[in-house]
Amino acid sequence: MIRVRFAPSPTGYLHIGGARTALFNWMYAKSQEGKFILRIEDTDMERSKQEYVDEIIDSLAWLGFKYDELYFQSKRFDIYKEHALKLLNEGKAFKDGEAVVLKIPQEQQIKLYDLIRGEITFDPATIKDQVLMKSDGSPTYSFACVVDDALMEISHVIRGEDHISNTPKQILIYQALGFKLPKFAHLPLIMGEEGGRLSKRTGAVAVTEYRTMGFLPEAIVNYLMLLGWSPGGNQEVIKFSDAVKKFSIKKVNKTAAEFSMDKLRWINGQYLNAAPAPQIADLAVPLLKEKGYIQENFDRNKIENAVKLFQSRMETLNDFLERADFVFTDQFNIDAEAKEKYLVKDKAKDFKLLGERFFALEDFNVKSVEEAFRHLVAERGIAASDLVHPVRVALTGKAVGPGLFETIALLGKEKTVKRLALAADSL
RNA sequence: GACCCCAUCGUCUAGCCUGGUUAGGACUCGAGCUUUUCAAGCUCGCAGCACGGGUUCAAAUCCCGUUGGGGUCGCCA
Repeated sequence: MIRVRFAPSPTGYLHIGGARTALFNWMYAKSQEGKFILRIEDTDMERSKQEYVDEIIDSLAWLGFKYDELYFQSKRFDIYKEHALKLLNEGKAFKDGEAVVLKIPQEQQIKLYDLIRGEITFDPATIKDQVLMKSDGSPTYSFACVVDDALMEISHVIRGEDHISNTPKQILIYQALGFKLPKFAHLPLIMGEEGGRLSKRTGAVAVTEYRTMGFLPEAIVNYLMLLGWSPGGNQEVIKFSDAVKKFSIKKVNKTAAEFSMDKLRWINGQYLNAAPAPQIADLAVPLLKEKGYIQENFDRNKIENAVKLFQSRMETLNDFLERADFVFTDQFNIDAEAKEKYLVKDKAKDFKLLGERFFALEDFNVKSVEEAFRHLVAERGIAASDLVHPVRVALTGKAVGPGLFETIALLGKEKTVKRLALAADSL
């Protein structure tokens, strides 16, 4: 039975790197029909916080990773103590004050067989004696980790490359305890956009931040799996279930990958563009409410229509909120440059005439609106584009957006006429 | 500093294991088509095997070294 685990420490939010580690564990478990275990490594009572535990669990759930078992190291101190005592009794560890320390055997080289990197050898002379239990009675990271991985029968330890140097120490603990070694796989790290460490300076790190920025979990998962792994066949946008079928630890790269917000946005845009409008509307509703754009008795149909118009124009849900603001509020943002360029004095008369024509329409739809509009510009002897752009700015505050007639139909007669009148008066 | 890991377009990658490819795809960028704008979509383009030695008829691919990048050296995890 394949059993993998994700073992975060609740001393901070779940970040992108952690999410990727969790993802590869999750994918491996799914591909092998194994179990995915979540172990909260909260042995540091000072720094561990319940809010982080909640946040990590929420983020994992949002990403779609479902754990089969959940453990908290803080509830297992007796177990660690018991094993430390055993090593003490066997003379494999010694006491240093209240602390329990493992003696490092110097007889032979320590060999790590990494599923991704192959064999790695360490000289025991470069490893210091390892504290197993601290003087305050709590276990150290490596000790708790080994005891738990062994007792929880973890078959594959899949974690970040930053743990490679910890592994020989942990192998020694396994051996001292007489436990069977799991298989190890060390994932390449994710670097920030400037090449350095992933940090807030180079972009958002917490998974929750991406959620609030309007990214879809499917897109994040899709992007993250592409960092250090490829499904082959030149596939980039790939269904999770298909990726799982192709997933293999041995095909994971050894090279650290730079995080690219551009590509994440592109993938998110692909998902947003491909999803059915009602589904995106579902995601947008809470955001629109939060913005105060809609109330409880909102017009669901209108939202879906707006989504349809903006779907190909958004890479995140926040793009939608910003670009479609004029649909939901009269206090929409106005592009100063566009205003200056298109809202010029001599358009006032056209705006008034257009408003009158629209007002007179019985059926206010894309087709009737376009007809009325084209009749007017023909009568006035001007090019359609001479009025299209000013009208768009008058109605939406922006020089760019969906087709004008679709936009007008979505806005509705009342708002369109009102905004045209307002714009005419302001000139 | 010591130990460890890594090295294909600016970025993510396929190819490397089992040497023989016009080194393929994607993001970004540029051009065009389409078009009332912006997107989307489609077409085209720019751009890469870090360097030096080997081995071999032949090296992105195998070996060694250099350089560069990264990680770890806590009674943090």
